[in-house]
Amino acid sequence: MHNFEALFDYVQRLSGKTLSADDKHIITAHFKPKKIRKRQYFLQEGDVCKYTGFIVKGAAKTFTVDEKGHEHILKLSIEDWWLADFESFYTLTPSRFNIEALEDMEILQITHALVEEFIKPIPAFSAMQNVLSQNNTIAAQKRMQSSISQTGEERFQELINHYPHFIQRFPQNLIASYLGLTPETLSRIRKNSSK
Amino acid sequence: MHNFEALFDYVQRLSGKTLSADDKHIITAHFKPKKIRKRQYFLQEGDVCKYTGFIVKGAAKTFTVDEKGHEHILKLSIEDWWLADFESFYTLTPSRFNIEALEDMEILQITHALVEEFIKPIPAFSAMQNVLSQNNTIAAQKRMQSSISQTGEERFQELINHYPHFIQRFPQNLIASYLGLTPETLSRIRKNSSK
DNA sequence: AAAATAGATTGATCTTTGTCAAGCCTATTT
DNA sequence: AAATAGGCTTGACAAAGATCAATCTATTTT
Repeated sequence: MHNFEALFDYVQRLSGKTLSADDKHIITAHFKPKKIRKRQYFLQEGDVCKYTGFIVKGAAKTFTVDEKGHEHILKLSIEDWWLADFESFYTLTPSRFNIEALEDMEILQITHALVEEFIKPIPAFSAMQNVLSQNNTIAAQKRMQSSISQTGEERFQELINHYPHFIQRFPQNLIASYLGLTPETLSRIRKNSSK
Repeated sequence: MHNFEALFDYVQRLSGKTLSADDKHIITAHFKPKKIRKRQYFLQEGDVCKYTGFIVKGAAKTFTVDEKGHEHILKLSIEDWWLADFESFYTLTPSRFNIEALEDMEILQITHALVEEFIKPIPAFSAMQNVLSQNNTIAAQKRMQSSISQTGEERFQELINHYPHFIQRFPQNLIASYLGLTPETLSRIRKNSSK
């Protein structure tokens, strides 16, 4: 049995509102449980991101591959996050990103059209979307500011302080890429900062 | 007479909906016209950003100052944009940013509480907010990707291609800071890329 | 158990970008 | 007209980070 409870809890927690039994039925009827195994792709560059998925379990990376074949990780996503390239999802245009499972995953997925028609009318859900949108705006601003005004070392320190569970959960080469550094550089930063 | 027409047009264009005469009255009653002269501050670090302002005319920079006294420009804002540090505006906590007029400005400003009470209930307005939030999510994602995966030169080329009017309107040292570069580095990039 | 794979580290070297100082040009301001 | 301030460029040098290659270890896979 798939765990819709995680999604219900999440919506109620963020929105500060309660989901009625009816609301829950609507959600259960339209979100489809899906399993993604480690190394499987949720989205491939060039495809349209038709679904967004609420992550019940597992983790994924969103990344591009440049001309030299190097990966650049834009996002690392874990439980209670939404998995999607939102540009492609909203505009239904081909994505420039890949999304790949880093662990076996369980998600609850849905299309944009179904969200608009059936899910958004649920008051708790649209309230959650507003909160989420504010949180995203704030987080994006913070990350951008780090990026233009701090060194790699300072960005790494900030990550340790604010998201310590990320450091434990993901290998260092992925963290490096997320910070816009090479694995070698992050290794050296850690070596020097431990002095 | 202050130009509310710019705001009406903007809301209708983004939302795809029409504002009734009543809607327009509500807007005119709650947004306050304000003039800000070149070099004046709209927001100072440490203060709470109580207002957001729709820019009818003029331009501003949002920036931090680091320990060495160097400015880092997070945002350059012009007509038809909203002026605010949204983190501070939403959460009513002290801002880490300064916002300063780069030209004489005319804005229409309003508090968060008034937006929630009187403005959000206007259907065209809340539809506009949804579109705006999607656009912001997409723009933030694009900028972040540039930042982690491209060199200064590539980021500058992208800015020329996507926002050529920015290059014409603002001095090169501000553009450099926005790109996370020093003025000297941008000067050299331009010199080399013209070959 | 052996082989293959993924990840971390280190050294040597190269590239990109920052820092500091000086000079120049242009548009104000006085 | 002189003075000033803002902005752009250049040079010499320093620092941050990337690249390439090699090695080591731990974990999977077979």
